[in-house]
Amino acid sequence: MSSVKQRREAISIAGLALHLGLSEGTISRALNNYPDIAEKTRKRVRDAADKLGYQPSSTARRLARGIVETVGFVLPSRRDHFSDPFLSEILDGLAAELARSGWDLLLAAVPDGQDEVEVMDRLVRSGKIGAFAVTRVKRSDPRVDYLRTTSVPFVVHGRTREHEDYSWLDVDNEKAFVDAVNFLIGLGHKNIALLGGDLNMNFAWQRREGFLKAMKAAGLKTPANYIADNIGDGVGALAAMATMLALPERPTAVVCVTDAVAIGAIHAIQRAGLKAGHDVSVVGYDGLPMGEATEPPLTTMSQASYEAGREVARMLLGAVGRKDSKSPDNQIPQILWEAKLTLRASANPPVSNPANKSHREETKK
Amino acid sequence: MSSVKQRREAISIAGLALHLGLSEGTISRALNNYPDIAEKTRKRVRDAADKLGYQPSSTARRLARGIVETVGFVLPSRRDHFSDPFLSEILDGLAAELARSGWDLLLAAVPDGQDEVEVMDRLVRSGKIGAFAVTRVKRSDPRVDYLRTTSVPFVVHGRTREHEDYSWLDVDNEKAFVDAVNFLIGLGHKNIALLGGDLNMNFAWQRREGFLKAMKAAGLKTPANYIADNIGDGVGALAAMATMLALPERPTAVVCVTDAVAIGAIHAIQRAGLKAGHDVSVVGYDGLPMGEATEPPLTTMSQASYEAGREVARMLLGAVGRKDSKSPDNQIPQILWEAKLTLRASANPPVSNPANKSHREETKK
DNA sequence: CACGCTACCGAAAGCGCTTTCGGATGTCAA
DNA sequence: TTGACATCCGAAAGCGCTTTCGGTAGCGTG
Repeated sequence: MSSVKQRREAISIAGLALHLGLSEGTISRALNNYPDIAEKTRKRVRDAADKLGYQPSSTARRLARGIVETVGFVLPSRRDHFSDPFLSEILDGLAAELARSGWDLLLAAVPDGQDEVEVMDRLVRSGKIGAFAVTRVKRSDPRVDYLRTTSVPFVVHGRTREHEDYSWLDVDNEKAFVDAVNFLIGLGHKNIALLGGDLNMNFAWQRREGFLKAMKAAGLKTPANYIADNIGDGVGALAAMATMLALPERPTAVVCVTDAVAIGAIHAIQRAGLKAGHDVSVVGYDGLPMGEATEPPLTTMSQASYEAGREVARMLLGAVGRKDSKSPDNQIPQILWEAKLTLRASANPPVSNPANKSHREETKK
Repeated sequence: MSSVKQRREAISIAGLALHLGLSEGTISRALNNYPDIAEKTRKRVRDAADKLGYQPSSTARRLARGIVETVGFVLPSRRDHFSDPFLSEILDGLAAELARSGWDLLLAAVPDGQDEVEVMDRLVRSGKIGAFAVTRVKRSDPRVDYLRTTSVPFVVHGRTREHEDYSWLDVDNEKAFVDAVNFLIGLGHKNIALLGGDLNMNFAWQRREGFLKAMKAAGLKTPANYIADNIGDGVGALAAMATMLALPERPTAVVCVTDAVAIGAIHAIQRAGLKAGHDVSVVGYDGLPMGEATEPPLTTMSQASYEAGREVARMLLGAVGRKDSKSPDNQIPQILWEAKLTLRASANPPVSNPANKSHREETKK
């Protein structure tokens, strides 16, 4: 399978030229499909090239052409880094799709004492990258602000609060949570709580908005203690959920900003001696594989990260193409995907809870 | 904070030279700390350089120097890709440490129809990378075999079956599982089962070996149906664990190849109407944050992925240094770290299980 | 047969750096 | 004052490609 040709020293274009009795220029044009090369010659060159395992030096090529087929990706700084389970999937998708066009993916971390923008700026100024992909954006994100001032093409996975003037691919988080809440309402729930995330992150904000919107549309009240924000992971969820369960009138359902949080919620419910999916329904968001292995299996909203990575790559490639072709084809592709509800067993119609019921009736009086 | 200087066109060394009335060569030598530049001049050059925001073109520099400060990392192909929760941590560590020396991290995916080795070979032949980092290796791994034939420095995170002749950083998986089993034995367990992983992966093999070794050393028998291999994730764990629980004499403890598997096991136990940490103790491996949020919290062996990434980067940098300095300093750094037991609540002394006990006694007769 | 075309290829000038080599100063001892 | 030596910098040749430009050979047309 792995047809790894020719070990030895990498052969250069000069070697090939010598070998074929042609000039370097001709070789180059032949390999790059210039029209002024005889078909016969082109074939001869091509054959020799891959017999000798010739692989042009991308460094030299870049220098000559003045373009770098590399997109930069700055890893979210480790500080506010509650690990993103999808990061590697997105990167995978990105890299895979970029590779199809001969592009590379350059990963950069943010050293202590520096910020993302500095890192990005150095990358573009040193000419290491020709485009940027950004993910996990905040509602107001300095990286995006920086990129706006630049001429470097970029695509954002997610979007900031203001997002008219750049290209992004996002999932309709708001709608996803509207759907999730409506689903629970359809099941008969009225006391629905939210375990929300870091409101600086736009996806968390959007999901919260969706939650509020759907509750309001259904004419349902949401007491303040039915909403917990800034839950970063399962551990945070544990505490927040425990608090809600201790409420005189506890929620019969809870929607969670992520699956990790949802899993924490399930365990909190269990610790309280209740049954998730029975006493309290739980809906997550992410579609983590592990959601299948919880007890009960987690009903959740899923999104396709790998595919998102690929799509972002395609948009990126399109953007640099548009930029090259000088055509001020003022297209700013913006794509909104929908998350889809994955039904499993953690969300069911509410059971009549004597405690709650009586309590509700009391409060109604 | 973000002192992003000068937007405009990136200034080149020629511009700087003009600006300062010096030759390009002098600028270059000044900035690269050649000893034959007057200290005064050097300062003048440096000041001007960062006032004008000069950033040398890394492409040109690479071409001139003939070296590429970039390590390649090919993402494990998506086929056998039960998502590695630590991948992004390792990448983060790698990138962070590399950045300290001005090195880059190039991520490559394996397109359909190609294999890892082809991708790697193209990367080295096109001169895009100067070293490789490899992770998640199989017992016998074509990537390592390929790299051995190359002159490209590389470091492996993990190790293959034969690992004398190259540089690696691994965790002592065998010892970790010996420790885990001994811990359980110390608690009083005798009926200990294993939920193992894909035996092609060396870490899974090593962990299994550790399990076997410790059981044997303690004079404990391990019936064949106490060992399940090829468990990839929580879902697989669910089924395997369920089977074991249905055994006439079910295990009182189970050690799991990963935390994901362990979490699956916990849920399987729960579905069977038993209590994890009581009826059946569970020990995982990884130290996933989510292990804190399970019910009961997961006792596990943890390893530091981010730090591992950094260490691999350091080893890599050392390797290229050694290679450059021509000194056949036949050092092949190989580092073995230990995983540490994180005690939580999922492993406790066995309870006297009437069913099991009677069963055991019966079999003894 | 001369002309103009087209088809094809070679020459050469970069791309933005690095690095060797040598030459121009300045310094000091004789 | 001269020569020997450092010290410091400029000149120039690459690194391995790309791309423009021009030139030659071959063709068909009048």
